[in-house]
Amino acid sequence: MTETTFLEEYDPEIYRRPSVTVDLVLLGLSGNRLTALLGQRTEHPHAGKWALPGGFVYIDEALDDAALRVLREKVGIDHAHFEQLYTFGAVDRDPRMRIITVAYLALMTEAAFADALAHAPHLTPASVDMSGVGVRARAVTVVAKDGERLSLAFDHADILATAILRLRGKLDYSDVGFAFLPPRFTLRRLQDVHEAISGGPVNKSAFRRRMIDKGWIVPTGTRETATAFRPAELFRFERQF
Amino acid sequence: MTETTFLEEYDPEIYRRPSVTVDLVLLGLSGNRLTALLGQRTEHPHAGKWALPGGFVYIDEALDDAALRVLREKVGIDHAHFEQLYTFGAVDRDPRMRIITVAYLALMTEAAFADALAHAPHLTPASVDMSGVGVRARAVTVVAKDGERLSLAFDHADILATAILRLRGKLDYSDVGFAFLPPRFTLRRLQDVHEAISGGPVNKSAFRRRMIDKGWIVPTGTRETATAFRPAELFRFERQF
DNA sequence: TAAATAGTGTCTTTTAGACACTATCGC
DNA sequence: GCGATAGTGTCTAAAAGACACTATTTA
Repeated sequence: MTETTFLEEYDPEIYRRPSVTVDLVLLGLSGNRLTALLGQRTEHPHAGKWALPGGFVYIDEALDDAALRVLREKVGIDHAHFEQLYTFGAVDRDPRMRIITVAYLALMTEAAFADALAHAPHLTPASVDMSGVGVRARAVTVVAKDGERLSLAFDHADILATAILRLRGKLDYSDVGFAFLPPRFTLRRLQDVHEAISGGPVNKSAFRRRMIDKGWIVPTGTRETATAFRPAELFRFERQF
Repeated sequence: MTETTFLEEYDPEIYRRPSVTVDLVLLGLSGNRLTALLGQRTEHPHAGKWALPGGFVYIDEALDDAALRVLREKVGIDHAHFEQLYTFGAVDRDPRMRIITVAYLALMTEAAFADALAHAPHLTPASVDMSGVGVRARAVTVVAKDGERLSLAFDHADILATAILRLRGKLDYSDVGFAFLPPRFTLRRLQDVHEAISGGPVNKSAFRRRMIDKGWIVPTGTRETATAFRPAELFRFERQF
């Protein structure tokens, strides 16, 4: 910030200030579907609609710390792949007052997902249908386990669509895909992740080649146990930059 | 935002609120170098250091609108490729008070760049050296016309590095490259843009193939004028999704 | 041994890099 | 015609899709 006058810079009261919140897009893989955790609103506005977990940013708290605190306090887990997503600041996005929200992606392993459901029973998993999400179009449909289509509060449908697009965009050149998996995983499961996020089938042999050629995954020499048929080899992710 | 108590939601005074600003990363191509527009601070803190233009977000103003207003009021131009970049919210990023800033990319054509310099004489162009910017490392060096290395205020070096990385990441699959060019441009000039952003040389024939195969550029049938040697054909950008 | 999935081999297509070559313009 | 840049052709290498094939395990 520069070129502001002395007054602007030093008198905090000269401008009314907006509230700032963080909202979490909690995503995990449930079965083979990309699934978000949502809470149902009990109060106006948007009572009955479904919303992303969120909370206010304290005055002495960094944005990332606020998001982590919300994850701990309102979701009951302390580990997830964390990434700032986008900041939503339309004037009327909340009818009560001016609230600017910084949305975060929080990607969970299946274990973290289960922990969240256990510790935060008010959160409901809802599978995300992204067939309507294109480069421009951003129609997300959120469906509960019983098949009911859930209606999202505020601008949370926008936020969710932004999250899906971000995820898709980063899938090929970053390590976000591994955020959904435990330390050891099969190649088939990794392919499930990619198919869930991209929304379409993935060529098996080309996929395996690509993953191995990237040098990101290392065979562990161990195999799955308790499978009905031939057990697959377990790999682990190894960062290398 | 959900799962907040009634009080949290309805009493705006229960939390002290941070100030929210927008900062603009104004980038253009000057010669063949990626160049940012910066203002020198005259007051504490960071007096003498260089900073991105910015300003407070009004209580009844959307984030995007605030960024556009700052562009008009403090840069003196009304058109640029606009894109929200990232939100910076470390507690101590400004020593005076808690300020969260939403950074915006503002990419200018050469004409807009010249307009900005004419209308906002306090802004200084500084070429951005990104040789230190890798996937992880984010060392940006900013050099004035006279070769002097400029020191950046606040966390603006972080913001600038984030901008460069974003630009690089989007260069291949989006249309950001065209934001630096006038409506009609030569392929060589488009290649200059890509080389400036990627920081390295680009293969000519492969580049031309790629650009034409993408279907984004259309030959206009007209050519450059007043060139010293063979004039190149002028192309125009045509969005197609 | 049958069922089912893990994992491989190979052909084709596409895309990109290297680099020399031709074309065209101002002077 | 010379200098200099515009623009093309072609060879090669790397990456991705298609798809059939083999391998291995459980029940």
